[in-house]
Amino acid sequence: MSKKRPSLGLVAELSGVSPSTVSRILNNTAKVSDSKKETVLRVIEETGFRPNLAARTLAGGRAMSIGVLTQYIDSPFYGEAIRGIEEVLASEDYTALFASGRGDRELELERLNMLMERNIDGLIVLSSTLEDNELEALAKELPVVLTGRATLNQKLTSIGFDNLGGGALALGHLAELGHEAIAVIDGPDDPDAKLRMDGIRVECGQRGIDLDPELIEVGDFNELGGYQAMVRLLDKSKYFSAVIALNDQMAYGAMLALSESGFGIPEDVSLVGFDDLPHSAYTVPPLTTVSQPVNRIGAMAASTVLAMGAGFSQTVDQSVAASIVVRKSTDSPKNIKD
Amino acid sequence: MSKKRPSLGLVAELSGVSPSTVSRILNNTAKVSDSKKETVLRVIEETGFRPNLAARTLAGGRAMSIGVLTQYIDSPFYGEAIRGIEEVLASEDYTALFASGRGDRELELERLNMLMERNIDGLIVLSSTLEDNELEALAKELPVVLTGRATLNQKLTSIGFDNLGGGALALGHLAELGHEAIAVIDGPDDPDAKLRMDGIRVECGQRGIDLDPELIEVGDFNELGGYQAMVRLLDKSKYFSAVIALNDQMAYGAMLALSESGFGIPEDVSLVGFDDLPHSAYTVPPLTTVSQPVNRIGAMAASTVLAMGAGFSQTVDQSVAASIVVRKSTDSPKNIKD
DNA sequence: TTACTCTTTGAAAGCGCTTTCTTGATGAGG
DNA sequence: CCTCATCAAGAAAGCGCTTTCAAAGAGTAA
Repeated sequence: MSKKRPSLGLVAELSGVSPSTVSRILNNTAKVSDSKKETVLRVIEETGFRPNLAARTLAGGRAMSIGVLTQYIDSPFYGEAIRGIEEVLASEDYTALFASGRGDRELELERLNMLMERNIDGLIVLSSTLEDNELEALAKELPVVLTGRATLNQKLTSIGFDNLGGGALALGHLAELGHEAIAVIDGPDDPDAKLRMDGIRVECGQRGIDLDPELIEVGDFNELGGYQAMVRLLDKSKYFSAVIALNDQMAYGAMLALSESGFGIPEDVSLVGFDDLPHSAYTVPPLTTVSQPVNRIGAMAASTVLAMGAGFSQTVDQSVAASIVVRKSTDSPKNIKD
Repeated sequence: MSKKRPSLGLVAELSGVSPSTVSRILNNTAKVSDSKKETVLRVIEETGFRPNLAARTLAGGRAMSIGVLTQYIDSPFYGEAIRGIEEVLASEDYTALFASGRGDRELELERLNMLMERNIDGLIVLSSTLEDNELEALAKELPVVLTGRATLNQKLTSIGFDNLGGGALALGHLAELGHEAIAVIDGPDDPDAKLRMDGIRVECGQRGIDLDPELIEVGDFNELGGYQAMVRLLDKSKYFSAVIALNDQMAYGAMLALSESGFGIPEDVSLVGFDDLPHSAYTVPPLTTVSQPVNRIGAMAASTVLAMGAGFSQTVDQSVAASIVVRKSTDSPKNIKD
């Protein structure tokens, strides 16, 4: 065992001031004479003192930690967001406490409980099975920021992505390439998916393109779901020259299904995804996709909780613009196959 | 603000016992008469009491949290491990505190400091720029388990993967398919990569296959590095019918490079990776890869720190056997191209 | 019955910090 | 020169729990 870590009391003693004074300097919570401040700061430096978080928390201070509630901590999508969150929190000396519910409501509640128990100073909800009103209740106790779920609720603050615009962008790109028979792999029942779909529909209207309901299959936002949806689409023997997958992971699955059936991308069918996950630059061929800067969204969410905690309580929803990154999976339609 | 959470004192009062007794029951730290225990447990149930972690920690109890030090929190590889860790910790009511150093030693030290400040009960090191002796020093203060880094040090406990066997497996598979001109995309200077390479070499020896040093290029364990290494390999105009990438992410990059140069997988060149990341089942074609059950390794690491914390101090290194999952990216050599 | 050992339980100190309450000092106003 | 507001700094209480120490009760042996 190394020697005990220096405590605030020790610092106070060595500096010849009272603990209160040290605390005040640490938290910048009252005016302290420059001379004393200087001494204390020097002693802190010398001793390598770092406040004990548990004590601070117990005494009513901040716990310097933000809870992050997510569904699947290991999906590439959340991975990106988590990185963004972690980066800004760390830079402010905060720590992120991750808890994942794996889509199980009970588990999620349990995990949330655990977070609360840890006296977190704020909560970022990446995606959740929780109802809006449950979240509202939570938001009364601490700063809560939603992400990856479009807010339909004005009382909650959220960081979103312009799903509507993104949907339009995807369809617009395909339309400009000359595609008219467009299939889409929808996501599960989820506000984001819904908005993307809406964006696509609106843009179809604008451009006079007819979206065949039979050419819409729903997936689960994972590779497997995308694969299966694509297989179903192919089974219908209905012609389409392009498909939009509502997220990249489903697009990956679709690529495999397409390739197994002997269709070339983009020669036979063009494919566009959503999210621009890091991997999308390395698929064969590299995937054209609507970029959702998940990483930045995570960072924004983190800054926002922190700001809310500092008293700037805002309920303003922020959102990030959509853009499309065109790679090799889309091209003009050439062949006519079924 | 909702009403304050019930405290241990409240529970004690309602049960007509002293706080000490409640604490003893909670921590199972001394014998308490059945009747009292029963009452207290009931009151706890009724009030929904949950001990305040900060107080518990401060008073010298456990913080119920395990630090996880990693390089890149958002890589699919770590994502898997993290999931394994999180699952077992959560089931024991522990929370994982993730901190990533992004390959920057300074940052990593800083983050480690932050973890220590939080009074963690144990530490899992997923990969680190830290030296063995630094880790040793740490290990004297709390349970430390290494993962994703082969232990070269007997004083540290680690959960490893049979890299040597894995390397042999990869080469064996290719050899049995009839490949003799085999290229490899090595990893950065890293004990794991080294052992995989050794495994390959040993197996080459066994089978009388000659490993051409010119056919070995090193990557960075990421897609980009794999891509670039493959490009370099291709530029050499040396014949090879198969390539082993020392991890899946590099294999992904290699696939793209191969495809861009017009080589078919597996018709022209067979490809095998390492790790069996979830995505590897969905590449085009699905990747043959040496399976490293990262998820399970993470889980084992978690159980181990917990066990060590409970007093079963072990320095026994555990390791998980290698296996290969054969998918579509490997086949017998057919064409002769350079 | 008496002396003594175990065992269960409570009292109280203390973990390291924040914060309220007070005090002493300083300066302004009359 | 005296009174009163002002402000920096200290004393002390307290956050909710664990743990040592002491006490009381129960059981055992003589």
